[in-house]
Amino acid sequence: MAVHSRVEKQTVPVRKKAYEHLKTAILSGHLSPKERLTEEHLAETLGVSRTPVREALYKLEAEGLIRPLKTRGFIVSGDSKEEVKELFELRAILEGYALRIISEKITREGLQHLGTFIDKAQAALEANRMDDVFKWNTRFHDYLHELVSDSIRLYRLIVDMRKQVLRHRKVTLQSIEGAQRTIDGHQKILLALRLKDPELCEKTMREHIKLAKEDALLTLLGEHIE
Amino acid sequence: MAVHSRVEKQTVPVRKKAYEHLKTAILSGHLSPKERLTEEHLAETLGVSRTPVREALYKLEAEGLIRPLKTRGFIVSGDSKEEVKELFELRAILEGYALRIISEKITREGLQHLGTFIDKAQAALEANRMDDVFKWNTRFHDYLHELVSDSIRLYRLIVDMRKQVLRHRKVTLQSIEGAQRTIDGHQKILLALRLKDPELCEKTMREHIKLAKEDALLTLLGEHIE
DNA sequence: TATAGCCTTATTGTATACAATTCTCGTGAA
DNA sequence: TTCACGAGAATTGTATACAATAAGGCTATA
Repeated sequence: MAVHSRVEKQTVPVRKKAYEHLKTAILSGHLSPKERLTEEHLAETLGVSRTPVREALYKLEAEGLIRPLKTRGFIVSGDSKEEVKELFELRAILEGYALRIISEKITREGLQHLGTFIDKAQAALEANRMDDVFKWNTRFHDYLHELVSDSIRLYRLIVDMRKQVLRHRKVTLQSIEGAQRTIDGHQKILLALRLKDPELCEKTMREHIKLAKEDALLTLLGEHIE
Repeated sequence: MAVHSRVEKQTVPVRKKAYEHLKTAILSGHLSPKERLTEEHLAETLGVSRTPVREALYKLEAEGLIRPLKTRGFIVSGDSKEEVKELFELRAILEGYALRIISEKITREGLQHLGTFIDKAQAALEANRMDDVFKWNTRFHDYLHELVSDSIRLYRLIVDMRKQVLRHRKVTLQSIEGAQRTIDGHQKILLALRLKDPELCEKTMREHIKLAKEDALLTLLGEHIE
């Protein structure tokens, strides 16, 4: 009985909380692949009823983070080598195309913003502040994404892919070389944008993400060794 | 009907039925954009409770077929010119990439199949049997899709886009010229595959779908005129 | 007439109940 | 032992109940 309903000004639907909770649990690796999920157990853990939990589960399924078992329940989607590869490949296609679009409409100010992000990332790297490197690199991509946010579907797909990819990127960016490679890639992207060459933009972005893919696959391999 | 007792298969969840029902209602235009959807009304119409209905709604939302209203309920997503354009553009990117992959692994038999589909479509066109033209053209694409079905995500995205696009394609293929254009496009695609040129494959598919896009936009325009 | 405030209704969010289905495991027969 | 089978547990699917909230309208008052 939630009698003390004083603090809740904005009603955050329980279903949304359950969704967020499960999602971060999965993406952070706290809930590992092959783990079986049953409605009742989750509901109990979260202290809610099955109804919002199952809605959260369906949403996660739609996003591909979990998948239904043959008969009952769900499991966390595996991050097999093949799946990671595919994820990055999709990202490469979608973001490659997005950059093509962007190249046709980005303004001088937009280019400057991007340049700033790169500089900050580079500075952070030299100061060995990896968290900031990550932050500015993320900003770089986020800014690009915003530029296609009026292409709703494309935007949603990209954001979605990117979120899913995150769980394979943590480690990557912790290595100096990986970070430098990423920054260099961003430089190339910026250059392609400056040249206003759609073809080159698409190609450059694809290559950039292909590199990230290879890093992620190495990481994945590393994890499996232990 | 079911003489042979495969009776155990009838575990078709109501939620799935509701989902299919709503989806076809939307895609067929029976439920038009801007139409407001409320759980209870739908439940009553379908003769089920709100629970499966709301699950269907969430799924449709995830697919972008409906969108939540600010406060309550959903509306059918509009098919504005911009949206149609985007849908086709995404299809072009995804299927273009898919064809690139396919070109690297298609077999001689696969090529023959595709050739057959084209021939049948052409024959049907000459016999003025537009239904069959549509059928064989669809087979052509379906067969291509199957060839990437082990890239689960890509496959799902493509199938999904294609379904959504269908509601803008009905009319297009009813015109003789449109049908011939489509068949010609398929010929070009087959040629590119035979040449085993990934770059050309991607480009050809993009152009093919670009044409379909323009047809669809014309149709859309036509509808708005009346 | 205009409008603030309240009451009613419509609609959604969550919990719970119950039915249907699948799973598990122990018991008895071969 | 091994296998088949059934009883009971576990789990999901659907319906219903009830609370929370937004929308809409009615009345009284200025």
